[in-house]
Amino acid sequence: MDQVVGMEQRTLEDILESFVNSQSIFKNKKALSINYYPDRICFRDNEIQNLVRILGPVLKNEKPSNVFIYGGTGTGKTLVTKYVTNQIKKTAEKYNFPIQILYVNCKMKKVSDTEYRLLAYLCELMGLHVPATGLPTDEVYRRFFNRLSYFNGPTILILDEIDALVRKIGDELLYNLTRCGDEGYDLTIVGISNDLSFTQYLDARVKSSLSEEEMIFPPYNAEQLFEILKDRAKIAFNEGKIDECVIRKCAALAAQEHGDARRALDLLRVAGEIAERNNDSKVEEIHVDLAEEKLDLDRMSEAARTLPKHSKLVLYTILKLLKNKEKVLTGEVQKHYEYLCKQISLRPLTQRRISDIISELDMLGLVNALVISKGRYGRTREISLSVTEDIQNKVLSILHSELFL
DNA sequence: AGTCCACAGGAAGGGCAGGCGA
DNA sequence: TCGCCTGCCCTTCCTGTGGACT
Repeated sequence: MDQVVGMEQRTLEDILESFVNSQSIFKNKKALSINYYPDRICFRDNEIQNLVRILGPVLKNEKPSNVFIYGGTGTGKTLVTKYVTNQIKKTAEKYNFPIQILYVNCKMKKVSDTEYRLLAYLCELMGLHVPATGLPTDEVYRRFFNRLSYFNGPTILILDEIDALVRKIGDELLYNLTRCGDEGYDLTIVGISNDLSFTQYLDARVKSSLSEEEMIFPPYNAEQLFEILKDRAKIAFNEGKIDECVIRKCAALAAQEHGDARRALDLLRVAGEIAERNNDSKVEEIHVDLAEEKLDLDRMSEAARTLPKHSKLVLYTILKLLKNKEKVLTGEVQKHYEYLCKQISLRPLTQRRISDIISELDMLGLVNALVISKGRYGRTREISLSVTEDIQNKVLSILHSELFL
């Protein structure tokens, strides 16, 4: 017995020692996170210079033009904007010039769902607590503007994913914010979006005011993504732990997804994590394949766990129906959903609501829903999946245990 | 050219919960 | 404590729509 225990202990010791002695794959994993700000931003020199030219006058106490920045996901819009505004802030601090930068990601839940919430959040950023509900919206506006004038200097407000804001709450808030420049408040708005179509919902005055200056960020091509990844990999990985061909594969996969640098970094990071977990000596191409699958699975199973009950059931219905075919229509989903509701004694939601839930699932990237017309057989959504059968099965089993057990 | 289908999606509003301020 | 206000989730009612069919 002692002998067995002794052996087990030795094995454990060996494993633990191997952690200490073997050289880790990562040197500084943070370099692969989206929150990492590199010293050098590749392939965005023009954009940086442009933005500095637009926002720079703030340091001369002149009000800069509002800017609207457009470009696909992971094209460096946020990175460049934060980089430039940080530099402006640093310079301002050097000369004791007061300036405040407010950054809001409008896609964040509980931040920009309503006019009230966003204003409350902005007040919080300026150090003023506003209750989550209870006050008339006018009062929150009053407090926000009070706080703005209380700060004795210019403010740059960055509204990231501004399209999400407009879709959720319309353009009234933007109208009020863009007007406040006319009323003596020193506020410059930088709107960032990856969707140009939302501007059609904007009031003409808001549109022209917001787009006093416009910038477009083109997607990175595979070669540029490769260079960006190579730079980051140098910081992130220990020497000899990753080959160029692996980096190239991540770049190529992300380039297929509209040149998304964020996706490329995620792939590289997760591939490294998988290699490390498997105790492999270096990151190989197979790890990238596994990383791609893991990212999809994580995204879907996270949603499967956190969605509200009816959304879970709708997603379950879709996954179930898509086991036998490639595409389903809204009507089929509705019918099967109602059948499942009966099985678990749940009062089904109306078709109108289900239609919205399908849109939400589409927006979350869990399903692909395309509005199509089938002629005299009506207009509907054609719903499909873009994940492997394996992931589909895993998510189905998570949803099954969440819903039926 | 007109009809018709099966929805999409906008608008309005109900009901409930939570929080504020007098 | 109570009236008021907002958020959230949902329903009801309605108009709009693209293209196959007649």
